[in-house]
Amino acid sequence: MRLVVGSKSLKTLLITSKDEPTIAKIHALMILTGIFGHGNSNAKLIQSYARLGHIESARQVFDKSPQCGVDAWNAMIIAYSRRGAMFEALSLYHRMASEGVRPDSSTYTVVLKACTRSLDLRSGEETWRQAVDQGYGDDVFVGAAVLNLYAKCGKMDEAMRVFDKMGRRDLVCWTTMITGLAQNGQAREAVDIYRQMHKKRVEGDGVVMLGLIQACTTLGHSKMGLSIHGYMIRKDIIMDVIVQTSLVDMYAKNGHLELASCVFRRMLYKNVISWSALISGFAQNGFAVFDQISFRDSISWNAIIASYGIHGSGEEALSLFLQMRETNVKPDHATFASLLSAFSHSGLVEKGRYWFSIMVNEYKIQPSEKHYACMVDLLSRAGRVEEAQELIESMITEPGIAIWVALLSGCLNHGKFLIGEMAAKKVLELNPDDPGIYSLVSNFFATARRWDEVAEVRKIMKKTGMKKVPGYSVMEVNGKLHAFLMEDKSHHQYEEIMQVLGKLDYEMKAMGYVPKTEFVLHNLEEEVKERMLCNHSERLAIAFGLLNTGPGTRLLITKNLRVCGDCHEATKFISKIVNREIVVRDVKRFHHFKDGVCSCGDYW
DNA sequence: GTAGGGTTAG
Repeated sequence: MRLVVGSKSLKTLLITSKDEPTIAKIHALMILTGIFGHGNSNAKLIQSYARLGHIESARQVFDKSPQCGVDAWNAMIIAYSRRGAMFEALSLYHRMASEGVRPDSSTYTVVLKACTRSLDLRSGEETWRQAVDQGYGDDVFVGAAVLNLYAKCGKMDEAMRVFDKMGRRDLVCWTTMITGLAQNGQAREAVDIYRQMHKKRVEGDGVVMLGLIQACTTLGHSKMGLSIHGYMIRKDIIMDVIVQTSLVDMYAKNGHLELASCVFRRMLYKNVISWSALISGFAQNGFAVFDQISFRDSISWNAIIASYGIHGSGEEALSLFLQMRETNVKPDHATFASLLSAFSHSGLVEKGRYWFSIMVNEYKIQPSEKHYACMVDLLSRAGRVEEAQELIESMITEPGIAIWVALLSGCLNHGKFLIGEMAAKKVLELNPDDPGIYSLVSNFFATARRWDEVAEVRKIMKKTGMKKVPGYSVMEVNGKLHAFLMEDKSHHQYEEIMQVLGKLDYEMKAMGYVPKTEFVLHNLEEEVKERMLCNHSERLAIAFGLLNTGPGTRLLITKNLRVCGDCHEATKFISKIVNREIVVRDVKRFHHFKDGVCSCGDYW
């Protein structure tokens, strides 16, 4: 029997083959028929093996090929890069030059991507220079890859420099910039870039919207969030699981828990991998993809559980968790992190302990640093710092800074100075790079009236050049954001705001409010301390909100730090005096003040 | 026909 087989038919077979034995047979056929080694047949083989994760077989093909074209090199580099084997990927790239193979646009793109994954800025920049030398400086793929390299390494200035000089930009380039800015704390700039993109009539898709949604989430700009959602519906932009999850997150963090829940309930595939993954899965594997998607993704559930958690609804979070189990979605480590933190924000200590043990014993999930931090937070927030300390001692791994910080803040709130001092020392030993943490340590020592230590902490901060992050609050009125700094006199309504605050202060004191001045610098006059507290940014924002919204309107304030103990107390009084619901989103959670009480039940 | 942009928790 004569075997008639062409290289084209074999390659087609390769693309559709779904298992290793089939590929191996085609591989053998290629050798027998002499096709192997011609054209890019070896590249196709490498891709096929790599697609199924048989990277060693792929490498064998690569090594045994008489000669490799640039496609084969690229395929091999991609294979390593996807596997996370950055060293191999890079060393292959370096070998290309010595073997006389000229990298093409895909090579640079892929190598840049590998550098991005390993956050290897130096190799990335070197690769970018070489790409420019070889005339690929204007290639949009290479360009997008280098933008992302800078973005992921937190170098948005550099990214912007490259972006500004780009001759041609496609949607991915714009998206990379927008997402990069949004994730590097430059949400306003992200929105600006999007506006430019919109002006140039570049049509957006779900991924760019996701970046924008994240920007709205950090800005606390709920009106813009709503309009983006509306825009996506009008433009019929596909909202996959990832985008919908970010909407859930955005609505919850912008104070619209009902809308978050609404988006969540309407999600078609809460528990299925994203549409794009699904579609590319179909393209590669046909219907076999259905075997792989069986209820393995839980991000949207995690997001909604976390949403109820930050709003202090621990019971609802638990009931969602139970629904999630009924739906056969497997909870993962993030699910439990959300659940435990929900318990922590609601003061549900026993439930926290119970589900922590279920997580370990039933679900066999090794508690991570984060889980321990949640538990320590839960216990010490409730004043049970001794139990928290016991839990820390039971850890196999060395407790990290988050855990000591949680313990310390519990000690601060409950006046447990002995354990607190130990925690504070541990925190300082670990050299935190977050000025907020130094403020916490300093506050702790100030409350314990240990002024020498307070001075010591200040000295460390000064030495490391760390500055206290100034607190600010943002309030949205008529779709516009208004930001207030502490003692902010720049606002055009400053005088009126101070009048409102003065009046409130008088009424509050008549109702029994006593300012908690102990956190403020100790060497100041009592009266000065009081005034400083009264000028905290959240108070200015509240007064501004009262001045500019109709009676009974809910006020929503976003703060960049934790609410201070005194403002928390004061806001309770204010909510009663003015008969308004005041919602404060701080860096960790939400506080709903109404009728003189806070939804957090003072577990904050 | 190949490469570049995305996910919740803390």
